[in-house]
Amino acid sequence: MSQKATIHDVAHHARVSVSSVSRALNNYPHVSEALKTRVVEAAEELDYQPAFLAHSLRRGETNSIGFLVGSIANPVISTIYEAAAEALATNGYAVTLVSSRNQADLDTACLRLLASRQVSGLIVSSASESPEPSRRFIQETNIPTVMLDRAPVDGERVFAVQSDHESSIREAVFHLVENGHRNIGFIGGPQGFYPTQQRFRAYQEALAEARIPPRSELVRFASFTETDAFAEALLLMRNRPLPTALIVAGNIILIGALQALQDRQLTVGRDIALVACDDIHLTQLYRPPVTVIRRDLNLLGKTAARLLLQGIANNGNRTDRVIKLPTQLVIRESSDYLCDELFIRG
Amino acid sequence: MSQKATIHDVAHHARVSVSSVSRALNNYPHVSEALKTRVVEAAEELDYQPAFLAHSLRRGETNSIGFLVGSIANPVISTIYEAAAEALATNGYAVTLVSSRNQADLDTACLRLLASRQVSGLIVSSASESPEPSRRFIQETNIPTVMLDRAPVDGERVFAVQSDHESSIREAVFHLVENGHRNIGFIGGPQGFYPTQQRFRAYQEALAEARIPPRSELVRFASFTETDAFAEALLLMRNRPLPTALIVAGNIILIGALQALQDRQLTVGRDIALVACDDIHLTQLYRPPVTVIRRDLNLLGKTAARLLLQGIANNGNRTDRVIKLPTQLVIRESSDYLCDELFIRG
DNA sequence: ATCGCTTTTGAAAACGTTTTCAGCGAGAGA
DNA sequence: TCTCTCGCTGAAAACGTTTTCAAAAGCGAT
Repeated sequence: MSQKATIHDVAHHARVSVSSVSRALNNYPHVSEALKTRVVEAAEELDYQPAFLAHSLRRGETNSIGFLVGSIANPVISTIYEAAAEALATNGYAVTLVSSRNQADLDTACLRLLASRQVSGLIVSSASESPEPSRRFIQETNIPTVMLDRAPVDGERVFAVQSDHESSIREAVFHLVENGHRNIGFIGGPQGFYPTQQRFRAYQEALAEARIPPRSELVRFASFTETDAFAEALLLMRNRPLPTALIVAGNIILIGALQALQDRQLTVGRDIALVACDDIHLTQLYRPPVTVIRRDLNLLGKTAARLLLQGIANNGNRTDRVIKLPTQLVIRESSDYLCDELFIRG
Repeated sequence: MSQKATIHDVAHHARVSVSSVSRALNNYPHVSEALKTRVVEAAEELDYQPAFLAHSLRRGETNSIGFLVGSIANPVISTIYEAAAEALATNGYAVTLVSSRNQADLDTACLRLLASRQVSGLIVSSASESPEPSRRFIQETNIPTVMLDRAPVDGERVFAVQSDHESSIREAVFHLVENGHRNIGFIGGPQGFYPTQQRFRAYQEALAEARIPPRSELVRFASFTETDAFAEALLLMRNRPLPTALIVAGNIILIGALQALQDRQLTVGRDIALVACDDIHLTQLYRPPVTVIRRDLNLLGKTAARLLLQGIANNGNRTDRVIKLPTQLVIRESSDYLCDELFIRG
């Protein structure tokens, strides 16, 4: 009884053939009620669970999906993951999670691993350059894939769910300008990283519209570690002119930026206005609370899952599809004040 | 070429039998060099990758391990996960992650899912009562398992890696007492939760040693949501006497507690001393920085992985084993001052 | 009773590996 | 020369399912 019961055991116990057992349990047509109940009873009696491996081997489908992240320790990623995984689980999928540890060169290896596990679908939120080389691999294997915050190029057969970073960044810039800021700094993630590109472009365009000349001394890009973000923020603070406002494009970057500001003895909300991306606990609890560009991470995860399930369902006619989710600027004390220089100049 | 090459293709291409291919590629003894090189070349030429499902089915081993968490959005959990997963990955294991969403009743279902996937091992950090009913299931399936921050009972054949919560909580209490606090509050997680039990016991014992009578008005327990923690903290703050110091047993609880303190206009580090558990970004960046009981989450994850791999390796003679990792009280401004009442009474 | 059709069932093939078993050479010892 | 062993290889069984194929059984109409 310790050993698992197989379909043969059930067949023997119910005095029918294995094929009948399979049909009965899988609700195939043309199986008599009598036989069905007999089989079901036998199955229950033996506590029969179909062997996953055999099932998948024959069916050619693992009912599991692969999730690639740069780092699951990033609270934004983990929240998205949680939402997506829940939606996938209720549809009978298990998800195997692999982390590339923010090393772009590990991306393809991770995907290769997942592909070798014959996952039915892929959600990738790797943190590497865009367009990343791993895409060729995805393209070749032809596994239904949804990318998070990435832009599919030309005829790529992938889904994507993005966030509308641009509009809120623009809004943030205008908000700062209205409060009298003209030296608005920007610290982004890696330059090749898609969200960084979007945010930086929006930042530049908004400045141009506000007729504020761009200054390269006010812009820096950091990798995904908070120590690097700290270093870059420090460099930015050493430049002149000092920014009177700072837009920080990412929650890990925010950590480093706050460390740097504290290091330079600059008080957020008085010496410098701060706008961050993604509303995490820290931004709400920090004193003063920091203005953020918020997005619904739960919705993002659920949408990714939905898209992927659709893609798996009609595998025949796969078509690329991109969904862009809204973002929202929520203004808090960190930026909700008038810049000194307004009065100086005024 | 689009279809995957099978072992038959390789065999045909190298003009040998499939069994020889299998032996050659798996480094079996008694296979001639000539044949081996021929096979390896053919395999490379066809870009042959053994089909995972068939391999596992035959071998009876999936080379994947199941990881059960209460919520991966908890930064402590996700950090542990990341460390464990990396160690497992370098040993050729993929890990499928399932979240019980902090619902104890989902635990067993999650484990059942993982078991049905025939995982080779289990790491469980579910957030449910202890001892949880899911343990019977683990016991029955006999899958090598390591539990995080749990105490195996009697003859349970599981590994565990724990943190030494007690000693640091005691240290924290004495630290507060030395600073003149006598009304030391405590907010814990669910009462059935093992780390909560440990921490609360240590809190009580340390108070007793300091000859401070326990007051039930100073103690509250919350679930795993920050809203509940907020509510409980608020209740605590409504009681009299007001605590002059607060020990908060968990990072999610900390969120709610900070919200409550801000709500009650109490300034941390002046009106009330604060000690939290686990050193997350928030505790470092908060003003004033908050005193924490720190533990090496990376080490914890790596240790869990190591233990599990050992357990899988010598499956025959499984013996339970518990490793307790140290913790460390790091004192910061949130608690590093003398209590007013010291002077009042003095 | 026979024919044709439909429903129900079982035997066997298939999925892609690993492993067992047996066979085939060659070299060694008698 | 014959046997025995040993190294190497291939055929086939096995893992536990699902699915195909064919056969049996039921049934209404002739």
